[in-house]
Amino acid sequence: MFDALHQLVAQFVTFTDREKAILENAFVFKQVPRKFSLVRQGQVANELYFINKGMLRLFYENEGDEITAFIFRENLFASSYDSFLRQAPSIQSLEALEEADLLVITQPKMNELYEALPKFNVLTRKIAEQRFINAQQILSSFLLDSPEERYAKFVEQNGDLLLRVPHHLIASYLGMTPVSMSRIRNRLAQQKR
Amino acid sequence: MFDALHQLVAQFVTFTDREKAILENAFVFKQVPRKFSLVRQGQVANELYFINKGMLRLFYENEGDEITAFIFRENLFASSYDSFLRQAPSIQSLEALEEADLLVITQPKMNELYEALPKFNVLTRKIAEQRFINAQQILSSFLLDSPEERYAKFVEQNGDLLLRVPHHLIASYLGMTPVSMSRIRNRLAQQKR
DNA sequence: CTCCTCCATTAACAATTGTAAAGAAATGCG
DNA sequence: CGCATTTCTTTACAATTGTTAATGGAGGAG
Repeated sequence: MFDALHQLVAQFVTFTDREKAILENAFVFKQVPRKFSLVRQGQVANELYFINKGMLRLFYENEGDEITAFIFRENLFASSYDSFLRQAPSIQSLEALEEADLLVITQPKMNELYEALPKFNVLTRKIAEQRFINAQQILSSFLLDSPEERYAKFVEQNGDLLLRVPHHLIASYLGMTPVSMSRIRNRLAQQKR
Repeated sequence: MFDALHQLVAQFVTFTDREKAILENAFVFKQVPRKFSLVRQGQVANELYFINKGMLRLFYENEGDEITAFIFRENLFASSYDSFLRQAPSIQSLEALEEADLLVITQPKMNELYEALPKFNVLTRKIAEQRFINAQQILSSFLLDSPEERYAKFVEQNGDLLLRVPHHLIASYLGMTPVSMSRIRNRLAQQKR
């Protein structure tokens, strides 16, 4: 149950067996069904999730329609991260795209870990840095690439999601409408012929 | 010379006078003229800068033209952050927009600080988290706002930059051409009348 | 102070995207 | 299993943006 978590952690810090046990004890297992809401816009996120199975979708609710901020897959930490970090009301919602197996840790438990395991600071720093690098890569794609290039890159890196996730969720993630994305798909398919 | 730095640091961690001295010793003062290049695309960034005076511009070089990634102002840590973190060749360049007074710290000195001051991990974690929150706010503006709204928000938050920085640098930062930004400015000015 | 480069705006046209609507296909749920 | 909802594509039109080019003005270098 904790294998994937330990594997991810090991990329950044080395824990002894006793430290690993402390880490495991801070988490609670939780299985949630499709469409289950983990964080609602306006609430403060006080849980962080490690995804063992399934996918979560982070999204903005804007005048009735929903705009995807990020899609979290297996072996990632997910949350409305800025709300969790600042303990301020979330501007995003978090929901299960599929039935998901999660390891849940609360904010108080995190603070206990900072006390018990000094190295935990290093771990969360590395995770924050990775999230930053990731956010910046997406941002650079908005500055440097055309919508067509942005879609093409997405397919390269996350092509499998096209089969697992409704297209209009991906379209809003790429900053375009489903109609426009469909046109782009059409254009690219014709180029291949 | 270190007042502003200590003030920023104090927001996140409390250092004793001796710890402050260790921190100060890790930095070197450097004054650079306008247009001075601190990091060039392709190089590995091994310095981090705290800006005492002046402004720095982080930008992509894309097929001849330059696209602004960020504009750093006084009292901020600046760098090609992802290159500095990963110690990989930078995909961005960093340059002085105005004559600037900088406090410079190198990657090796940072590692010394991690050893000498355990709390330094907390500090850099907080900084990484802030940068992430910041990057995400900008990203959300690309997903949620029209170019016009994005410009309006920029004026609200950084209006003074319109007087200090050439407009075409701001336009590329907002993901539009100078021509389009000029049209938006025209439209908004007429609405006010 | 003067020259020259850089900069902001405007205009006209092409290309792309958004919007609204409709139909076909696929999927979820009782 | 079958109905209802969701999803994807296509079409036509309006709106916005990008591109190219020209103008007038501002600001820096010598």
